[in-house]
Amino acid sequence: MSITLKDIAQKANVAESTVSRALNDKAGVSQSTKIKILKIAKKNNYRPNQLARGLAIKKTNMIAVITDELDNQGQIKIVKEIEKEAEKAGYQIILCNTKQNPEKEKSYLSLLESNQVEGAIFIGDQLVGSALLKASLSSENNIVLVNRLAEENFFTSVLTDYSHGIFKATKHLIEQGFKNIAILAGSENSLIEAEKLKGYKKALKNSDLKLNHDLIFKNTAGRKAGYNSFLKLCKMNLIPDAFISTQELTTIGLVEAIKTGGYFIPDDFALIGYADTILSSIIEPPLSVLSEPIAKLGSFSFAFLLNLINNNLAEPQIKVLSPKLIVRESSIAKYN
Amino acid sequence: MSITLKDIAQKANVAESTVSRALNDKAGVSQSTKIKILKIAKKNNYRPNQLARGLAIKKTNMIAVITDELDNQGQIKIVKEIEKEAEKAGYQIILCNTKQNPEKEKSYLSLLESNQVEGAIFIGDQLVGSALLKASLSSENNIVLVNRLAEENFFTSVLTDYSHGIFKATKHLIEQGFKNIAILAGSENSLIEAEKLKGYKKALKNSDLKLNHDLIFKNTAGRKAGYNSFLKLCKMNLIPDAFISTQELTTIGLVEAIKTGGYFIPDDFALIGYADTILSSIIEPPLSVLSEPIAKLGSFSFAFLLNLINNNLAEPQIKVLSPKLIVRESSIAKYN
DNA sequence: TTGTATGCGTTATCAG
DNA sequence: CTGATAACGCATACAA
Repeated sequence: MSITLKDIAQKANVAESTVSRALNDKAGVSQSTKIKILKIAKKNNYRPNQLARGLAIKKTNMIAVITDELDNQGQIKIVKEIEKEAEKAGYQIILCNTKQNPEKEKSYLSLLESNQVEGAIFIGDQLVGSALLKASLSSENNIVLVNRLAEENFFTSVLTDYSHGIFKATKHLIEQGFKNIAILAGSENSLIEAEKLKGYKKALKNSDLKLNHDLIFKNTAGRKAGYNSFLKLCKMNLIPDAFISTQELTTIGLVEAIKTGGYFIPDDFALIGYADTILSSIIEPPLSVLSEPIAKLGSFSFAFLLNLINNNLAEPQIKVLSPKLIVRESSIAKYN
Repeated sequence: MSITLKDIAQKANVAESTVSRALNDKAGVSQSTKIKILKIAKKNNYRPNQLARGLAIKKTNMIAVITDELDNQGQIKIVKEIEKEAEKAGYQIILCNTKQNPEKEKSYLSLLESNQVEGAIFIGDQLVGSALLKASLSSENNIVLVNRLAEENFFTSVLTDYSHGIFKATKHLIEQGFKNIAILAGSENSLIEAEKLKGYKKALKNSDLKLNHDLIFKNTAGRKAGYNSFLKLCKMNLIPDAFISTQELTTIGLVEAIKTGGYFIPDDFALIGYADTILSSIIEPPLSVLSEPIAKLGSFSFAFLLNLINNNLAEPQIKVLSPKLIVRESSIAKYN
């Protein structure tokens, strides 16, 4: 058993309350007794029991960070950023992984409801479910959403403007003179992917280009899917001159297929990928990509949550951040 | 305020203890009252306050996972694996990041000492410091180390046999007929890197090859360092025919330098890298690498910790796992 | 089967 | 400045 307040009180011949005051630097205790108490505490390596403390003052200094897939590089970076900010503010984070399972999400929600954490940040691509929605209705549940789209958004959230990101990428390709731009998007059920498609379509319309549905590939997620979609394309009549690929692994597969086919990037096919990881700079040629404002996503979300916890947020806030277009070789027209 | 046991007791006209028994599925409560209580609890969305519960039964179902750098891909994968195992056992994990700062490590240790967590897993490359050492002396502190070397190891730990890994890699290159094998290792202060060098030397000796200190590059960590070390090599008399590079980014830099110099892998220089990430399979040519047993590292460490928590471990246990050599094109001699 | 009383370790309120 | 004492929400030994 570790040492408690009571033990120290006995050793110092004072009341527990005095010890508590001394240890917490509160007024109302003479310098001499304070020193005596502090000395005893240090000598015995006293650590206040945080559970008891939390129970008494209703503060745990912990928040939950709930991701849907811990594999996701981007999400991990956001977690890291949140951890950094949280640490500054004296908060610990509990890491949760729902593995895309709504039941898990629901169970993690009880961390909030059981007062283990003071707030929760949900990161991810899933539609906001009923459990989360319901929980958010209570003003006691401090919840911030990151990159999580809801059909109607009552939540305080930090969002990436996927649509505008892809819009910028598409416009860039158009400006480079490419006319037939294909897009490889992920799961049709993903609101995020839907947003990306919107941006693509908007850019075409904005430039008076005709939308060709044959150039839109949905549900291509993963290296293999990226590879295969290129093969499919080759059998079609309309060959595109540029690609936008909305997911990293898909992009890799696509690049492999293009190279295997004996074609060159950007000479035969221009290409813009998604996510600015080391991969995109190493691949041959260096890839133009859309880069998410990861750091800001993390810092804003924690700042919001802290405000919620401290009741400094009168009503839900939404912060929208735009991805940055990083132009490297893969999207530059060689012979303009 | 959320609803408490007491509230439910009042609504049901029974004592708190009865409610507690009913909710915890304990014997000694009639079916009828139990149903009544359960119904009221559900209706009011009751969630037991875990702080109070933990305080009463001295169990938090939480463990701390302490990494030294959250950037580290390998470490994150281990965390993910631990999370998976922990979840099965009903444990939550608190994620901590010391940023290589011993002070931080010390402060996270207090999570243990203040009974917030039932145990802690330390992952990382740093030497075990005095604070950790001291904490480990108390049998109340359940501590497991992962890939963390100590000069004398009293800890229950799970270790990668770095030395043997590099030994295997070196032997493989020798068997392929390479005679002048250079090694690019990381920080001289890292015990892990020191282990790797040991394996290299041992393999040379084992094959009666002379150790050439000019072929040992220490403190080469990062892309730039990898690149530069190749440039340095080019100015030397003795040009190696093969490389072992012990860190991923360093390997990338090295590959870039080799290619920029107009040389080919493995024709001019064979190469074995470290860490089996997607990068190593994408790079041209696909890289032979040493792959760490990440999943096992995670599952063993949690299993150990659980045993410690349940007092099922009479004395410190050490599990040593060996990295796997994955042979791809980069280490195959073309003209044997 | 149920209720009462007490403890877990801390903070806070109120006297003294 | 200091000390009792209640409260936080739950679990449990003991009585009824």
